[in-house]
Amino acid sequence: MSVGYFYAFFGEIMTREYDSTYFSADDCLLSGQCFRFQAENGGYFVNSDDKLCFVRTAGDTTFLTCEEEDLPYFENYFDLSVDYGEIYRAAIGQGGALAQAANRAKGVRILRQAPFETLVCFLLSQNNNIPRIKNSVRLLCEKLGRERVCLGKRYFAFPSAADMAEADEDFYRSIGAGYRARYLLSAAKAVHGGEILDENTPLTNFLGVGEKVADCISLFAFHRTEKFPVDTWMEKAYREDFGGSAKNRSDMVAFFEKKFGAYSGYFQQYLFYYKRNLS
DNA sequence: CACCAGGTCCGTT
DNA sequence: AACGGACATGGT
Repeated sequence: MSVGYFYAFFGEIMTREYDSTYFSADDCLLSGQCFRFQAENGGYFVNSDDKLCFVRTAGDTTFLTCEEEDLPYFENYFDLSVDYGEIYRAAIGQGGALAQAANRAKGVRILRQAPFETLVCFLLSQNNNIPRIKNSVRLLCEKLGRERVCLGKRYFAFPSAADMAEADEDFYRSIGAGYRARYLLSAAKAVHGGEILDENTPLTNFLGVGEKVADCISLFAFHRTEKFPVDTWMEKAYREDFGGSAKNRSDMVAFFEKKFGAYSGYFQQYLFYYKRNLS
């Protein structure tokens, strides 16, 4: 068998290099927007939908490794066609806590994640913490997702709505979803039954999706960067760093989105990552 | 034992 | 329209 035939059959693995200034593996993955990654060998194996890549930052370079045919998918996933230098400078121009956050978190990018996967993950996220969310998502994929191999590594794809619609609430409780089990099954059945899930979908029609989860799906799946999801950490930032006095989250959202406009989503991620991980 | 975690639902004012 | 308790579960 020739070498050429070998690669044609198994697919070619390739690595691309990028300037790490505005693309850091740590900042992108640890900023709480995605839940399917695992630290290993100084970098991260990252799953999205049915795919796998390996991303690692060393010095001024970020290395992205994946199957050649998946490279366009992951360049889109990491939003690599957008200039984050301009976004970073806009944050610096705001001064105060935001400038400080951006300085520490300038490698953050807003990922472009698969819509159904994002819906499910953020249904799980409500009144929950990131390690538990990650664990539930991992179990969900291991038990309902199709087994695959990429980069010589065995993993499980994110399950389809059809796969998820066949499970029952007890199954979702068994992966640690708790009271959210009902929301997961309801969403799976709705999407499996033909409910559209695109940027025009009224997301709060899904059971268990309120304003915050809807904003996260809008931002992380549909790149609606004018959205500013407010969770407990952003409440803290609102009080401690912006001197806000409103008490309900809708008013905080309105405050931030008016202040930051089309930069809202980017700035929110700088602040979230900084408040939760870096301060 | 409380309180918290990338909140939302639902019944009561 | 606004408020507050309930909700699963594991970690501090």
